[in-house]
Amino acid sequence: MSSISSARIGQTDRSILSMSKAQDTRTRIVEQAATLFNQQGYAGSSMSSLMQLTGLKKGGIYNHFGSKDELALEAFDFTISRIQQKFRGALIGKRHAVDRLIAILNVYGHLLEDPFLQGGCPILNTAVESDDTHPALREKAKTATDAWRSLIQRIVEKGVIRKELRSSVDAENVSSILIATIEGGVMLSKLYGDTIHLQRALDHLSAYIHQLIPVD
Amino acid sequence: MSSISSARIGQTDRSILSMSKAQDTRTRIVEQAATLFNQQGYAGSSMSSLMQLTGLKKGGIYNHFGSKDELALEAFDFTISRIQQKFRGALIGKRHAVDRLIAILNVYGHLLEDPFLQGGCPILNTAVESDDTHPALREKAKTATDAWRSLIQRIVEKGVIRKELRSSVDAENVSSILIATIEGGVMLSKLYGDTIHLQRALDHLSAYIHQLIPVD
DNA sequence: CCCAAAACAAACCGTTCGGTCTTTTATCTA
DNA sequence: TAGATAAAAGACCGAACGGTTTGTTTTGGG
Repeated sequence: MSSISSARIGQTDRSILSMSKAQDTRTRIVEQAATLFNQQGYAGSSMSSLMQLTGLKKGGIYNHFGSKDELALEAFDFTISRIQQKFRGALIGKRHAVDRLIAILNVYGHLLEDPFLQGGCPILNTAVESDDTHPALREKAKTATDAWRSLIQRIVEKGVIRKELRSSVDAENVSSILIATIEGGVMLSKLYGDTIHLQRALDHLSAYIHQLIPVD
Repeated sequence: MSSISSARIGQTDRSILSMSKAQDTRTRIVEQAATLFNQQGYAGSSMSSLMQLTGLKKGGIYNHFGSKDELALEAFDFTISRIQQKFRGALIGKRHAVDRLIAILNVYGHLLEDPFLQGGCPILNTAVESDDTHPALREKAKTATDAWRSLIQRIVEKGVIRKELRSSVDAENVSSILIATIEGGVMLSKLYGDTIHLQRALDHLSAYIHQLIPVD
């Protein structure tokens, strides 16, 4: 059955992770809801389809969450934390601003392979769906994007100070361009089911980033 | 009331446009449905909310369309034809490949001002929502994007032949980069309610396009 | 001016929605 | 291991869903 829940009868392996059955089920719901919402959208996902996906009944789910909304917000947080984890991992050991920016591109180069992110980039999906319909989700999408922008901007600013990047480089400008191009590339590749478009976008950004290096 | 429907009683101005009352009502529904779907998404839009928007009752709408689906597809076509009209208008009189590519950027520079496109770019919105959920809509989004890509690619190819662009420039590559960056910029600007992000994306593309000019 | 045809309004269909509540079952602790 | 506690199941709710049908009003051509 599930790779997370019990293997033996009456005794689970979750004791190793020091996670109660309740917590275990709760996070399982969040994880599966996250992929569902990311694929079908918030309005397009029903609690019934989530029941089907989790194998739980209504009561089983509502025992852990007060509403669909509450679950959606928590599921989004969960997904974002996963992505931020990937960013942290990709940046380990990279010191030069150019290396760090390229590392961010590489995260998205392999993002669509992650089964958890089958539905595409959750920031893009959530932003596009919620901007005119769901203020709370929109705010979360904004916050997540702010964090991403800040990450890029800090890298650029440090790079400028360390003379790894030209002094004329504007951090905010770079962050807007990187994120816009990446997200647009994701959208195209998802639409066509072909990673070539995202790859072209990333290659273009790689060239752009290298243009930011001082001539010396 | 509506700027399109009757002005005088018992006699409408649609005779000038040689449009029957039926056609008139039908297109009015399509127009209003187009903006609704573009703002709330397909799954997020109910026929009830469309009733409210049009002032018609269920029967009034279903008299013209067989289903919500049928209406959604027609509404998408309508919106796309409007955008393509803008492209044609923007390209009139522009001969040089660079001028023509910049003209395309300018279309999106003022796109969000169009009240019909209040919900953002319909290609982006439809692509993101439908790619995992609605095959028919997805196909339409693909077709629309194909047309856009072809437009850009033809401009680039002609530009290369005329030596207005470097011979090394790859048309497909350029189209992917332009569309991805534009759409990503739209997404960011919609999310933040600030056109600055789209503006940065367009400025970046403008610089990119000028890099394609032969050094001579 | 009349009358068929077209367009509209409204009641209604079965289904699904998000959500509640009670009962049964499993889990954890003393 | 027994009792307390918590989780899951499942019946159920009113409202809203997309869609249909039926009756009434409006319209335009002969």
